[in-house]
Amino acid sequence: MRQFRHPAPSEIQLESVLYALSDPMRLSIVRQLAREGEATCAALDGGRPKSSMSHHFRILREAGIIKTRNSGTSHMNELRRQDLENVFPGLLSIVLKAPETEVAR
Amino acid sequence: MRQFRHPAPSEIQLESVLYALSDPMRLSIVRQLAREGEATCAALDGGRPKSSMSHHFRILREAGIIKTRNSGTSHMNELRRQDLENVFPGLLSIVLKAPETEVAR
DNA sequence: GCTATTGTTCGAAAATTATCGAACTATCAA
DNA sequence: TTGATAGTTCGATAATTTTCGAACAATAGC
Repeated sequence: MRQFRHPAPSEIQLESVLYALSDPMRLSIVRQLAREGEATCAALDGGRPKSSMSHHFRILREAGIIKTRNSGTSHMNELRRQDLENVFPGLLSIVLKAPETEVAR
Repeated sequence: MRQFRHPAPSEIQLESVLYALSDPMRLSIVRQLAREGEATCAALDGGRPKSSMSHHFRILREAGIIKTRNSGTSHMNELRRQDLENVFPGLLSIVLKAPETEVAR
């Protein structure tokens, strides 16, 4: 498909990161990526239409939390662990450590 | 006035905390409370009408981030540092450490 | 070329949140 | 009791987000 906008580390804003992580579905995506390293959008299916999922990926991407690259016809996503660690040290691991709450379906 | 609802530590949800902190005005309140220990609502004036500020205090209070108590005719607010530390260790200090961005007025 | 697969984008509708003025409540002080 | 102060609540409007279907774009394989 085409290239995505990924903010540079210096452009990553705390507010945007916190906001992106404050949604259960997006948090669920982040946790899954943390467990599995990387995954396509389809593999991260949240039981919702593709357009809805795409919206959430975009929020995460534009906040600087995930990196998306093309891989054939699909998109491979991974956490920007190092970038986040550099900008907000410890934040991601705290969020991942917090007990997971049910995600509504 | 009257008593406020403050969630017990076990009721504090990550999503709500992150959401509450994702707003510039609320983040500014939290930072100020961190610096000054405690403050009345008036002292935390964000240059907006009282009803708007009251709304933000409520979001912070119901997320479990601040504790509000009556003090004469005013309300004294303080961070629930220890409770937050117990529930999401490290989170608050990371947020406070992050460089402050302008709050629009 | 055609077809299937994977996601994005668009547009509209629904839901949530923010904003503010006005009315209200509670406390203190004179 | 009157007045002043501090902040909440209500109600309405505005702004932002979310949600989803439908149309679209890009790649892969036949």
